[in-house]
Amino acid sequence: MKELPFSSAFKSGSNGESRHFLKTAAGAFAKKGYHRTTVDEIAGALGVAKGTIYYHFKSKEELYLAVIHEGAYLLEEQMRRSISAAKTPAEKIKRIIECMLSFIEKENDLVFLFIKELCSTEIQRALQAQMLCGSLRIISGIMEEGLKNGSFKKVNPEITARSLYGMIIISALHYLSYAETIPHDQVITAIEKIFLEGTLATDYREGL
Amino acid sequence: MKELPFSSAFKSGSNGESRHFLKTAAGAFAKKGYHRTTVDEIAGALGVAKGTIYYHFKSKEELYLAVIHEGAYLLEEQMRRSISAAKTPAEKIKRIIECMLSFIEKENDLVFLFIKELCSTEIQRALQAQMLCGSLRIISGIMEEGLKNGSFKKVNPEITARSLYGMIIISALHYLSYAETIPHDQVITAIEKIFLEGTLATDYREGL
Amino acid sequence: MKELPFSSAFKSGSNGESRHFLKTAAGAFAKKGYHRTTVDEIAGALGVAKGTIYYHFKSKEELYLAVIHEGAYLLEEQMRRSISAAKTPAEKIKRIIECMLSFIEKENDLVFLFIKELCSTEIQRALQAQMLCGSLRIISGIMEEGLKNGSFKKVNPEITARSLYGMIIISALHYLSYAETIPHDQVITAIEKIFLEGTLATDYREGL
Amino acid sequence: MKELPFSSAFKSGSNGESRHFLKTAAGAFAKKGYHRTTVDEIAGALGVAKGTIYYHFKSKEELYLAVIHEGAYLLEEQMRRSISAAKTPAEKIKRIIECMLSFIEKENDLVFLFIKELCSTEIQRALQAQMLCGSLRIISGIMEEGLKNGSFKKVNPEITARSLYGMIIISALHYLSYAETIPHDQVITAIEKIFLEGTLATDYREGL
DNA sequence: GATGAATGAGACTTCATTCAT
DNA sequence: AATGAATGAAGTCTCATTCAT
Repeated sequence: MKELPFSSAFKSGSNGESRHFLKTAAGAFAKKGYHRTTVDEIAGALGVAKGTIYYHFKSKEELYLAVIHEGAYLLEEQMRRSISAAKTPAEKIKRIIECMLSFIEKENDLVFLFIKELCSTEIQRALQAQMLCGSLRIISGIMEEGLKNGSFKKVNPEITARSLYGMIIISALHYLSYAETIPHDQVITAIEKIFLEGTLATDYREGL
Repeated sequence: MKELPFSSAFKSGSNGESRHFLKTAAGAFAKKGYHRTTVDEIAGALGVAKGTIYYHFKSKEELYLAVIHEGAYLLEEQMRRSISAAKTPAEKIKRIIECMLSFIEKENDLVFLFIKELCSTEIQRALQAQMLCGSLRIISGIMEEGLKNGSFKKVNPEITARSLYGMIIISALHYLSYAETIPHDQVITAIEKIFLEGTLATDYREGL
Repeated sequence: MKELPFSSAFKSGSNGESRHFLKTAAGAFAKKGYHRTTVDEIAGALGVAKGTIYYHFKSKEELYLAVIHEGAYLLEEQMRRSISAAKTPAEKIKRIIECMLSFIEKENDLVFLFIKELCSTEIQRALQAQMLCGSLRIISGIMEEGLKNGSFKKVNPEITARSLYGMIIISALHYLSYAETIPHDQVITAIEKIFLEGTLATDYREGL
Repeated sequence: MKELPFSSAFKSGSNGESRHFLKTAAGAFAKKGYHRTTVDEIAGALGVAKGTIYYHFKSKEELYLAVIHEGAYLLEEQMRRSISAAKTPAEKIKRIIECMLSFIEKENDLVFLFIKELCSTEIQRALQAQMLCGSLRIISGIMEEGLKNGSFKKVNPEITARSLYGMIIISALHYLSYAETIPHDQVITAIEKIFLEGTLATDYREGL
């Protein structure tokens, strides 16, 4: 579980191959949910025999977990990249919002799976929570940074990180439930405004 | 549990009885998710025979929908009651936050089901979204009220409502995933601060 | 497990019905062995749907055990009946030999199953051993009776009982492996001669 | 285990090596029975890859048969050696009893497999019966020898041989089912007494 | 000679649903 | 109105066997 899943079996040399397979599996799962998705269907989508799945994963659940894992890793990676060029914490928050919205739109399959897992009692919740930790920690890291340099007012970084996460995800999902697309600009503007005005110290609020 | 005929409990005016049954069913569903919960188990929890379920509901799905419906109605009802005494929109928002946290803590079974449904593609999403509409509309109603009387700055009421919803739910769920309880005061304080400072017009911010 | 299996479900009032079902199942199992016999086949032989099997038995193994159980009970019952009219221990032994040969010939399906189980490590051996205990105890009881009244010479009743059991079963099975029938008279004569001459006290040997 | 190529170990003249492999395979089969033992497990126990098994044996069944064969040969060999020094038929019978008990205790894996096969309808019974023939023929040979020289009374040598076989095997197996060891002396004494007194001509009985 | 990834037929088991009582 | 025995479609998983390397 430490190395990337599919590694030994499915990645044909490059990592891109492995990713391709996991995304395909994610798409299959997301289309109909964990239970309604049969292993046959996944095998079909992957273009391999059913037995091959079981040669590489102990069970349907293990494959599922690998998919979720890969998704969490993907989001985290993109978040990290998106904030790399940003200077101030506020700037980073803006980038995070944009990044998450893009990710949710592009990989909505995966995101739906995340959330579903977050609420699932079937597979160990602790494990799933841990999965989101990576991206949550990036956000709370930014909050702490802002607290230190005085750009954020005194707030609990944990709760704040989750709040931002929630704002973005629930807003985005609602759009995806109704329509197919997210009105990026509107959502970004609204969330930025609320979140930054709600968290930035008075002196730092001007540019908003 | 056996004194009342099942039918009257579900359908008759005696609403308390009906609520009891639906909550029991909700608990059964929430424990293991829709698919892993068997009709046998629900019947067992309800103290009736399996056939009886099918006498009153066309299918497992119909029962499930009834449960979700009941939950949505319950939340809506409590939200309405909680804001009835509040005067200002800001006051109402505070009450909403408290109310939702309490509800999530007390009825976390139901809430988990909500969210799962929100991400489900299995049952018609439109229908589910509609279920949450009730409570979302209450929030967006408050936002509109605040916009009109000038206490809120210009924000998209829809997105804002969803954002608040997301802040609360994701924060709360995270606590329920890790621990058993939610640190109410902390969460309320944090969310109030962020959300209200982020949305209230400058003139209205003082008391925070 | 105390009441006779199939009882609640399959016996339609009389015990004969239950027995009929278990014998049918035994026949199915015996034809191809436990593993090669599919639950589908058993259901087919029984004239019920596959699900019905699983409504009454937790698993294929549980059904199998019930069959073995029934067989052990059947043999024990017939042994008891066969010796009821016999006066002397020697007479009883003769009856037992006849009874077992008849049983093996008539219910060779069941007997093959017994032996297979006796050597199986898959299902708990202790349990199976216990199954044979009933009939073994009848034999060792006769031995003890003969020891007390002096008609048998001093032998270990346990080992002696098992020896007789082994003589009969292995002899019979060998015939069933080669041919379809057992030459009753020959086998009875031979075993009686060896066993009784080998165990009877000198004074009691004449009539042989 | 890796020093020698597999092939030479199985097929070459170096018989000791071949014996080692077949015993290992026998142990694997005996632990869980033919069906529950996977080719993977056997390969693992043998320290070779699964494909290697199929390079040397056409199928799982062929390997199994080879194992059974080897076991039958082993017993026969030991029986022959054990009676080589004995003078009288009665003496030989005593040696046979001792030899079989030792073999059963030492190679109980193999013996369990024998018996299972004896009752199996899955693989051709005739073939299996034939396998046991070797050791049975040794016993019936002794009986015939004793008949000729008058030391045994008139009995059917076939049935008698099988009876002895059954006495020993069932007695021994019962001990192995309950405990781990066989009380050699007791079992030998008891079976010797019964069998020889039951079969020896009157004049030859004294020494018992 | 040896390997082990890939296969796919087939097994056991579950469970929503029906219906005679 | 309520029951629960019976059903059978469908799903997960196993494993003997193959074959390219």
